[in-house]
Amino acid sequence: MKNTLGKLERLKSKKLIEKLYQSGNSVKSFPLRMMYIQTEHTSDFPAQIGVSVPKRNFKLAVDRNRIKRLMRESYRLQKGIVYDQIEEPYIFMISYIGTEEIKYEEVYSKMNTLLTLFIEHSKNRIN
RNA sequence: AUAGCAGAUCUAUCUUAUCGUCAUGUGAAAAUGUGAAGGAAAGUCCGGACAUCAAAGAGUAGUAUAGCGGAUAACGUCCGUCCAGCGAGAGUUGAGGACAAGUGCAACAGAAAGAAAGUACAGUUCGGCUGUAGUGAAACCAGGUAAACUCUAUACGAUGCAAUGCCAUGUAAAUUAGAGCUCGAGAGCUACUCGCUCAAUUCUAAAGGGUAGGCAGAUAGAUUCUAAGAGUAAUUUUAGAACUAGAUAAAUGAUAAGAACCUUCAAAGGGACAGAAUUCGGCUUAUUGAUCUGCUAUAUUU
RNA sequence: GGCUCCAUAGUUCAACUGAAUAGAAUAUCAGAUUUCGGCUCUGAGGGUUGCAGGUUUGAAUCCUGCUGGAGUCA
Repeated sequence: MKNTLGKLERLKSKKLIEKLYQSGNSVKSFPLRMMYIQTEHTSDFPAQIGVSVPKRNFKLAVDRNRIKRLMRESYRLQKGIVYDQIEEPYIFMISYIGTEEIKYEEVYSKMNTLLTLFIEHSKNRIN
């Protein structure tokens, strides 16, 4: 499997995002929070993902872009954790709920625990 | 040497490797080549390009600007120059037209700041008539104030890429109340008036239902660089060369190694402000570390 | 991306289109009343009028530029 994260694999549809925020579930690994829902989407990938950083906590566009890039990068390298486990299509939205910028290594490890948590949650729900 | 003034330029990086992002070329595919943030991309404060509004109709209102001359697509920008303020000087700041068109305003003080009266002294044609003093930012009958209304001159049609054109998807040509059907409801171009045009399965309101996707606009342009000329300058003419992001829940990133720079004896640490959103010319604001050019004053030495 | 508006005591608002100590309510503090507290009464303090310039004799008010906040447009 290749560690790519192209245009089709990202969550872009406004309708899907609305649906996600209305009826999705969430897992947390501070400062990250992932909303998820099992649904059909617009591509053939196992999941589509979006990232968001609130303007409330980071006023400057430079900081927001930086954090989004870090989150995308760490997801890209670790998405295999999720893809090996799920069988039906999902959509994710990962938000940054902290108020201070953190380093790449921390984002990487937090993303790891977040994705592991998600796998546990989704298995419990099925069972 | 010290202190200072003015202006210009770069923008804290570079190399290699691995894994990626967006656009685009080649290819049947696998792959692979090329390009990828700023001086302010910011604030949205001015001015244009471009697009739409059935003729960009007329008038009024409104807004902006304000010595003089020039530059420019245009400007509230820039250049030159006069005047005024500040500075010892290099320089710097200035919404810098009109109060002899009209209206208004003027706290306190003062006799008096528009309709009323008069202090002291001097002069005197003996009339508050003339001047001076005193008060005040401003005064013996006029003056001050227009970043007060206003007048003069000049400019401005309105709305903005969420403009606009096309394609696709979906529901309800349903319900209730009211108005109207050429003697016209309403709509279109706007703040107002007039004029003009369209207009009936129509218009307004209530509650309710649906869509919220794609393509074009959209990146080659008042473009950039170099040379030679015109001009005090802003700027401009000619010739040659170059192609330089185009995303849309929104690309330009992560890791590792090395080099240079700054602080420090060393270890170690550090690199500002900040992220394109149709686009261009300005202004304003934020900001690191430098480099260069011209000039002024003072002191000393030759 | 475009457009519009707001900012005055700790809080909520005044101050007419410029005139001098920027007011009121509430909150705070002190005193009176009460056995004590509350209510009530009396008094006091609290403001660089968001920031920086300009016009003016004089600015919360007029003008310009910033800062922060709010609203609106397919």
